[in-house]
Amino acid sequence: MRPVQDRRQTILEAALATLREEGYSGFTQPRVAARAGVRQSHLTYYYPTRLALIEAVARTAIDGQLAAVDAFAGEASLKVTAASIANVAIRHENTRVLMALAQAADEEPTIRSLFRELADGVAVRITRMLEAMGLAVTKEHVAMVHALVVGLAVIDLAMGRSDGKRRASSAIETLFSLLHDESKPS
Amino acid sequence: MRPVQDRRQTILEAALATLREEGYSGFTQPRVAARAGVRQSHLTYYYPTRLALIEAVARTAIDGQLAAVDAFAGEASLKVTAASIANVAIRHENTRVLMALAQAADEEPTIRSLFRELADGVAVRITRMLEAMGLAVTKEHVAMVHALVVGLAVIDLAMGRSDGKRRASSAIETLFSLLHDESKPS
DNA sequence: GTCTATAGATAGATAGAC
DNA sequence: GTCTATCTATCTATAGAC
Repeated sequence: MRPVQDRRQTILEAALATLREEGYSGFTQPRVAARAGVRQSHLTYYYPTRLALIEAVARTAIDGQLAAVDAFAGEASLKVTAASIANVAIRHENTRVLMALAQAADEEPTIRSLFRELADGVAVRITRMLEAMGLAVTKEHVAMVHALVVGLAVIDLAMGRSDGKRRASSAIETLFSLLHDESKPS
Repeated sequence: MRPVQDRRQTILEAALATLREEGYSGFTQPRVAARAGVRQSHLTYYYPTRLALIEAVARTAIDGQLAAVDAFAGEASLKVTAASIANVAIRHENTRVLMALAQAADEEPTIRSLFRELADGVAVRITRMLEAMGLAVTKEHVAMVHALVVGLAVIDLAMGRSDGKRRASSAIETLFSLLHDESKPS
């Protein structure tokens, strides 16, 4: 007797994989169902509407994203931290999911509030991160770092440049250096 | 005898408006046709495929975006420039179009190269802008400003916060201040 | 409670009429 | 060269079988 959660979980993972690989426009019930190995008409039993499915995916994706950010918290080196963040920013599968969420948030208030959760969680973690590196923390600094990383991710996805990692890493490191110089003016 | 360009132009404007207001997922041939006042099957005469239509829209949008950036070039005040940039960043109709292009670029190589044109054009203009403000210009600085603005725009679209303009403006101004302090260390 | 057949709507593209 | 009828594929959602 297979527990119910199994199938819900299978579908959820299939949905996330679909979003990762095919983006928002490729995110359809038939494709998710095919990947999960269930019939499309079956999928709608667990997730009655497309929105319901996106909501579930959003929750999962948000948890995953916050965990990814947590993974490199506490590091004191500016250079190492910058490189770690850059690594996340240039992961296109990741960016695709987040862009889909941003778009869904623009369309659906439900997703919008989930997206705000994510942004708040990220802000908290950036704050910790800046503190760990000994940099001055203000609301503006946090917002700046957050937006910078989001922008780098989106640009890297759209341009598909080969030197994306180096570019992202050095942009972040440059910002950290500026914050460092400000914190400790010589 | 109505010139041919008229109808092409009408369709193009309708397409852009559709993208602006309904986003990438709402960008369909039937909707564009309805807005332009032509039959969907007619639209495909001028733009045989969906991709052809998106390409045309992308060209127009890129020109418009670069013109928008040009509008506030040459300003010397950090504060005024930051506010002007923020004004563009929080214009959701604008961000919707650019996000659609970014997404299309991720899917279609043709759009990708158009998107690169845009990014290059923006980089040139940011360089001029930083010079006009008397700030130090490096590749990293330019990339940083560009990514920051893109990130602010995406975040503002997704979160729909009421104080978006103030937040965006102060984030940009903070970065400019950091660049200023670095240029002229006291 | 679990799953499916099927309806109803909308998408994109083509072949052909004027 | 300009425009349209129409086909096929694909999407979401519902009503109902097991």
